[in-house]
Amino acid sequence: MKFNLQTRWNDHTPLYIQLANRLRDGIHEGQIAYGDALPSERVLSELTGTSRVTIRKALDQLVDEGLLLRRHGSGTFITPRPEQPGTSLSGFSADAVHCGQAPGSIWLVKMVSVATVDEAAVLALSAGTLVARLARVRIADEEPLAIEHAIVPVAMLPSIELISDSLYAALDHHGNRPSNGVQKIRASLATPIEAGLLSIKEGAEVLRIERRTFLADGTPVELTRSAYRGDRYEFVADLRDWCENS
Amino acid sequence: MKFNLQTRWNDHTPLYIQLANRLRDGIHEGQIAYGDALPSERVLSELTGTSRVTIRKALDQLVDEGLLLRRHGSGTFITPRPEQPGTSLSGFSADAVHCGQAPGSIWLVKMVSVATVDEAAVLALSAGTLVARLARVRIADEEPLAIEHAIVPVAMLPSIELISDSLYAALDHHGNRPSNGVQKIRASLATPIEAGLLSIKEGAEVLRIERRTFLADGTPVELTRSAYRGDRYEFVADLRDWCENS
DNA sequence: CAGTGGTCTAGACCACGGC
DNA sequence: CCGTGGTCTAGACCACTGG
Repeated sequence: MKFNLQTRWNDHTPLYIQLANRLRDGIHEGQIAYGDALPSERVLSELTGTSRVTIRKALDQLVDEGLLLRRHGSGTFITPRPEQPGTSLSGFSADAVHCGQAPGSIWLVKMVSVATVDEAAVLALSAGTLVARLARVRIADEEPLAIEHAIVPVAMLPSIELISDSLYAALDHHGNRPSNGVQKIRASLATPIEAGLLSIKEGAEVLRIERRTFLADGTPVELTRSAYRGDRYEFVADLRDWCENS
Repeated sequence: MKFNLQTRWNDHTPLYIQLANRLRDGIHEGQIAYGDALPSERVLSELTGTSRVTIRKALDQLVDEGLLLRRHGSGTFITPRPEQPGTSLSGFSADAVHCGQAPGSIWLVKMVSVATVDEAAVLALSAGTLVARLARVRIADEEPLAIEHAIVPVAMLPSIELISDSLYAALDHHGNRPSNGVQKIRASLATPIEAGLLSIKEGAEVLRIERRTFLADGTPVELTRSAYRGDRYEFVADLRDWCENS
């Protein structure tokens, strides 16, 4: 194993975090092939001069992230297909950081205008409501990943200029963090304009997501329509507490 | 604390799982008020006659589930607002009924076979595990809507013949109803075979969903890969209780 | 069978919170 | 200051995998 597993104990970030980071980097840099087995926990423990419990905690993290896969009695393996997880309830920047990709964005539109009839209907606004209109191309790892078009009633967001990277951070700042919402997800094909912005072919597959969010009292906060590149993005939904079903 | 923390060691489910379950029940039954503090880890450890590490692992679970909240130097608290985190999920039949469409299906495959390497890896099964393989075309309103391909370890489903319409009903019948899982959703294009089965054009957009589900103790129950017609299906995710994000 | 991950223990020291 | 959670250790036994 050519992992660099040196840890610096002057820096007082926990050992298991340092180890997890170094392993993650090693995996992303391809120092171990996908599907291969990691050294056993006992070996790693010896290699790094830490206890097995600490190694386990580091591995736990990577397993949670979907990078590793444990098989009882057999070993710990790099997940065969590298995945692009996204969390069901997070905004874009958080997703990107979580995956170790450098987030970025290019502004297309940043203005105040009147909600269209369609938008007003979907968000249950009265006709003619003023909204901030925020459209961006989202970048990850220096490649376009998605087009995002958000509509927010100006009442929710007095100062449109304050939005730097994160819409939710700005909303939070005004005490208007949404508390619930609905997302609709469907498969579709890229329009010529979208294809250009996303650097994909016209007619390539895209994932369209429409998100509506609300304050706890039901006041609409946001309507975001996005188109994600089908070849680079995967929507991950965490399923807890099953309901009645099929 | 009026928790019933007795554990039975004959039943050999891990101690920390038993403890987590008992605590969760106690909380749900309201034996501790929302917002109140739990006994300290050291006290719990003494109360239950287990080590602090084990208590921590049990608490870790409940923290993950959003039931508990830790504050360094202060204590561990029941999360103030009872939450229903994550995305609620339903199987196919429930979805269809919910939309007022007549559900139906055509069996493509219904057999027992060996898990492929890929399947075994994704479900964390050991190589060569026997699985029931269930593939169907799902119909709604007399038109094909999706292709569904489910894999279930035979241990979960002794009698493959019992599956009539609903996989979950059959699992439930054996006491193996999954309690949690993950879904991955991405946009893609229909292969020629899929196009034929779904009555759409080759290269038309489809929504691919991969669902993995597990028992409460983490035992894998099901791996289902589906392809939904992009022009007829939309995945709806309910967002409750926002997390930290972008 | 030997080797793997899964669980568990009984200690230890640290960093933080609140009195 | 004491009590809290956060981290870490060294060792143990079990259950499982695979040859």
